[in-house]
Amino acid sequence: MKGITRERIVAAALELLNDEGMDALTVRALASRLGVRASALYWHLRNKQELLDEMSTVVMRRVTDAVSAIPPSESWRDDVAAYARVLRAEYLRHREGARIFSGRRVSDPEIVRAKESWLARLTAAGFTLAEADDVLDLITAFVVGIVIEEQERTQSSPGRYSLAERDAWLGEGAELVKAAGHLRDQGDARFERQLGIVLDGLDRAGPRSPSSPSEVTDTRTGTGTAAVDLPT
Amino acid sequence: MKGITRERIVAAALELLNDEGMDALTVRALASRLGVRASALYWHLRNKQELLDEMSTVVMRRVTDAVSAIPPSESWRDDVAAYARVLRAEYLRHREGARIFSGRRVSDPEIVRAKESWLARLTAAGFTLAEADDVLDLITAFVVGIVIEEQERTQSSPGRYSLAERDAWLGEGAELVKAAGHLRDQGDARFERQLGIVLDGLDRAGPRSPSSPSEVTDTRTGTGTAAVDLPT
DNA sequence: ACCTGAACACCGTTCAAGT
DNA sequence: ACCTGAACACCGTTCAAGT
Repeated sequence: MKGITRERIVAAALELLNDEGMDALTVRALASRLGVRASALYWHLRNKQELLDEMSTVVMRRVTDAVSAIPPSESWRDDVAAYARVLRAEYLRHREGARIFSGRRVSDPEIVRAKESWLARLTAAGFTLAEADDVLDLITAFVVGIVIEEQERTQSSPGRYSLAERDAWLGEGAELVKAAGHLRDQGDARFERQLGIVLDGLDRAGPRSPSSPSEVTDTRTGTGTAAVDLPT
Repeated sequence: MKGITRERIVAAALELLNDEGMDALTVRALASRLGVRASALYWHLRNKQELLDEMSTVVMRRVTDAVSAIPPSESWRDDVAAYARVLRAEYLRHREGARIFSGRRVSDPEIVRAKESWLARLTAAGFTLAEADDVLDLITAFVVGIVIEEQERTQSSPGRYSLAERDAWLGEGAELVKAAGHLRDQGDARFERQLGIVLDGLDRAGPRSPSSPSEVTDTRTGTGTAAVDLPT
């Protein structure tokens, strides 16, 4: 009936985070949820930091797995959009997910190695390697930033204020701020629209001949873009 | 000689954060730094959460002040770029600044009201109000995401590994990932390049006639863009 | 191998008491 | 008005001891 294992501990920790929030995620509360004493967890984990690292790793592994399942299309734009949606969805699954799980060093090389096929896709689409790296980095940054903002609005603990309350709180003037607040949409629609803008920017910076791989040589690296060996 | 005030407490807390990191930012350590007992702080602050909120407010107020000092240019692109640089610079001032201080509810309406002049600038440049809101939101998200990543690499506590160590850690294969790691630049240059990409995207989504304000009416809101009254 | 029980140093917070 | 001293419940972590 017991069988406390690392995986079960981490899974329970992610549940506890969602149920009670980060402040309530204590070693003792976690142990109690697992029907065990706090000290028992220290046989499986070195300390609480290792638990948090493992939680991050699990979340990022889920991103990697979901992203690997995306079939390559003929459009890098669609592929990158799919990656962005998966990353957002996984962050959204966890309370404060973007803030907590972004920008953490991953302990599992397999997760970083998953970038390989994406770099291959993008270089095949005509990006230089340096550009392809920028694409992934920039999209990741965008998703992290927008989901942090999103989760502040939708998952913050206390009272969500209405637009009317906010208008009153803003006081006199600031009419554009108030009007913008009323125009503002949320959720998927807002995300898709802003994602489109970022992709437009990448499009412009990207492959010279959009549909077919170019022979252009990157002046910074001297690396041929279409001729790279793909280890896939 | 004493004179413990809210402002001094918050300033000392920001110092302590930079000196020792978030985990070491305890009420007791903060009190000790101020030459006072922990319980003394509770006369000035309701609880630790209020301290953290005040710290966020101070950081965001500095952003607002620095951003207000930016003279409007004839180019919305330059103005927005200047905002992005200021936001990044303020986050970079504080250890884990982007993670800690982004996506927090601001307690001071004056800070939110500072958005007014930016919305005015952007609508005057030909953006609809909804678009202008997107511009600021998207740029903010981008900066938050990229600085979180940046601070993980440059300010994380333990051993920074070299490229060679990372290559070994990655194991066999993943040649593109390794090559990209070696091509990767850091700091201002990387930021400016990626910022340019985002601005390109906003450019494309933006004003129909780039240099002069257009008469275009937003189909979503019916708000005339160039004819908005600017309370400034 | 896996967990308990007890202990340690430390934490945020409260509150009566001092000045 | 502003701070101290003492206390409370709780925290992460260690470790001898149990099975």
